[in-house]
Amino acid sequence: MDDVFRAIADPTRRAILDELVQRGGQTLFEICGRLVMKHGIRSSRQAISQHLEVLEAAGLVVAKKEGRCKFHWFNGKPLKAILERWPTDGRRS
Amino acid sequence: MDDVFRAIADPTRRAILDELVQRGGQTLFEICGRLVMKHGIRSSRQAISQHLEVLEAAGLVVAKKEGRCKFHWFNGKPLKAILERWPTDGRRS
DNA sequence: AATATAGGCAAGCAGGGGCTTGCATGTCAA
DNA sequence: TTGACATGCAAGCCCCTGCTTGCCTATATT
Repeated sequence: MDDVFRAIADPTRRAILDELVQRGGQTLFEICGRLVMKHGIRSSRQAISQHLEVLEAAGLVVAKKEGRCKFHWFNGKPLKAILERWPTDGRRS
Repeated sequence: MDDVFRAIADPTRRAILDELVQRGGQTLFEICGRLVMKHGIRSSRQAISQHLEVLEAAGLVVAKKEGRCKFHWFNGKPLKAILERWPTDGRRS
């Protein structure tokens, strides 16, 4: 639970989630490429790999390995608990 | 927007939000007391004050000063954008 | 077999964030 | 007015985190 909040605290990781929402099943190099193209993020492959580890640990990304490739998908379930924790309307309690 | 994610990344700040949702209009010392009582958080007054600054900057807390006292309320509006950014059902795109 | 591709592991660095400490400001009460 | 109370401001410390660098493993390709 704490991992989820920490995971989405980083702007690069949020961009990764955006990418995976738009197109699931991407590999590490594909993600790196799209982050450069569409978000101007020029971090190294290892940096993105570490971000994916964090996202996987939080359950926000699920991965499947096939041969030498690893494909990643977005998973929004862990976000549900966050949405239900605090009221999002304008009330001030 | 980035401030909102950063604000809710800290567990102490999330506890403060929980407290203010449960009871609005609390002062700094009241919040400190309740954090100790109900969450076991023994941070100093200044630490909590700095947390409140972050929450205010993110728009998650609104404050009103009256005399020497400052009262705080929770405001959930900034959270709406987060909820709408990513899908929260089980789909994997 | 040799090379290239996709990814993993680990150490090290630098910056930021949370916390503390100490002092200053402003307001209310006696 | 004097003192107590509620808060603000600023400097410093320490740890965590994001990033890089370098090397290693494993799977395809030719």
